[in-house]
Amino acid sequence: MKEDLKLDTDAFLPLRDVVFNTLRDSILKGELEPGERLMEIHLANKLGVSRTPIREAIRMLEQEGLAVTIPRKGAQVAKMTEKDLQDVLEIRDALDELAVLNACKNMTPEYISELRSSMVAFKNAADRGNVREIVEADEQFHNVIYKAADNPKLMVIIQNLKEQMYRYRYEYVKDNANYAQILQEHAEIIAGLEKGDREYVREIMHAHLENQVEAVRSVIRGQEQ
Amino acid sequence: MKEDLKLDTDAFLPLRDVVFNTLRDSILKGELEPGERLMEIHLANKLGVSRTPIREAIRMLEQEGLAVTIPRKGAQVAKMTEKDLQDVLEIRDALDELAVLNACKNMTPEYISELRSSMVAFKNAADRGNVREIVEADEQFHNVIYKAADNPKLMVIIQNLKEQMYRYRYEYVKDNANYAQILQEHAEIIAGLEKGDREYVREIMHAHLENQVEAVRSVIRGQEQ
DNA sequence: AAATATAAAATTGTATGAATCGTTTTGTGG
DNA sequence: CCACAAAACGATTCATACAATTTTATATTT
Repeated sequence: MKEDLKLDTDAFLPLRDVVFNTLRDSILKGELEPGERLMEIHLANKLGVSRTPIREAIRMLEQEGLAVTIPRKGAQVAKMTEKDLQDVLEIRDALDELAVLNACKNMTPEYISELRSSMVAFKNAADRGNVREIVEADEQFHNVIYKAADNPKLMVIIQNLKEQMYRYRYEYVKDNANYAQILQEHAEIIAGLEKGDREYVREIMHAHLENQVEAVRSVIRGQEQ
Repeated sequence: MKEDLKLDTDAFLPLRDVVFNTLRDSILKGELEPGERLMEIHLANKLGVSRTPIREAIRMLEQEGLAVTIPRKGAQVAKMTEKDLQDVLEIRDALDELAVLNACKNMTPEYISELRSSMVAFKNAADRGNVREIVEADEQFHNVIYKAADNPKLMVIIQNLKEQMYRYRYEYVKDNANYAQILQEHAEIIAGLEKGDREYVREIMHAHLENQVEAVRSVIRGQEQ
């Protein structure tokens, strides 16, 4: 553990949720590295709480796939092999297809304008080279589609899958993202949604994800032990 | 809570896992009904353990979508609306398509023979009218496909989705399942997998699920509040 | 020197106590 | 009889104490 963790005490939530969010963010940002042990007393001291909310947060992380616990040995941040990542991406591909097809059915002018403004935000962030903003704008774009798909459970699952590859994705965007191409594909997706052309959006979405696959894969290949 | 819960004490696992399994089974069997409160002290007394493992099990159920907790009000068994069920089935459809397509790529004579023996088990159970065995044989058939798909994370997600509709599915099989048709479709899926005809298995699998959708939907429609 | 056995420390697992919050009930005033 | 406030209760939330187990370190033996 490199950085010292801190709690958002302002959040008016049960401590277990605050701890859960804190630990999850730390894992996603890479502050807690894959394989690193999650020791209860240690975390409890760091965060200034007792072991109880820590334990509950760990159970939640475990169920989210971000931590793995071996009985009587404790929890550690989940490691991902290249195969794991490939499996996750395969599922995301299938679910993003479902999402965009449903979004196609439910498309409205409001959603279209939301998508457009996400694209503008993306372009601005890309021009300024602000990685964090770029990632956020990309998230925002896809979240509009998920929202339009009108399937909350689907949203949750996709969100969870994204989490599992977030750390690698961040690295990928930082290093070698091709912003122009991403923008182009977003534009094509919007066009397809406007026309209601299901086959077209399906194909573009596949291609859009496929581009990420190879890049993300190269990142993880570097840090496999 | 109608029946009294009991623990499988023989399992050599942390109590939280034993409690988790026990509660999950009770929910899936319908012994714990949707909307029923999960009170810590109460469950702790019933199961003869302290509140700590109960709390951790509830956190796990929560993450699995089987329980919903409101801060400071406690947890209750998750209710499902018809829309929820439809959303789940939609996702399952997409993921079962992915699974069967992958299975198609990885098909071996061993898998084929496993599928065939699952079919035999199904037929025997159907002839005897044993609902529990029928459900198990059907599970087994599909599990072979998931195994052949060679994507553990996909398996976990599908398993979780199945859990969320298990109670309704059980009712459906008990009441008005068309065993002959299910068998027919299983046979067609096997044939398609043998030939490696991706388009064919994809369509059959969709139809296979679609048949369940309407039936399960009619079940839930009855018990919506 | 290597391996095994034993003891000590560290960590997880479980139980219980204390505090907090929400709800319901009870009591008082209008 | 109704409205409203206060107190009592119930349950969750969090902290702490104890037990069990694993790991680590040390010492002894081969």
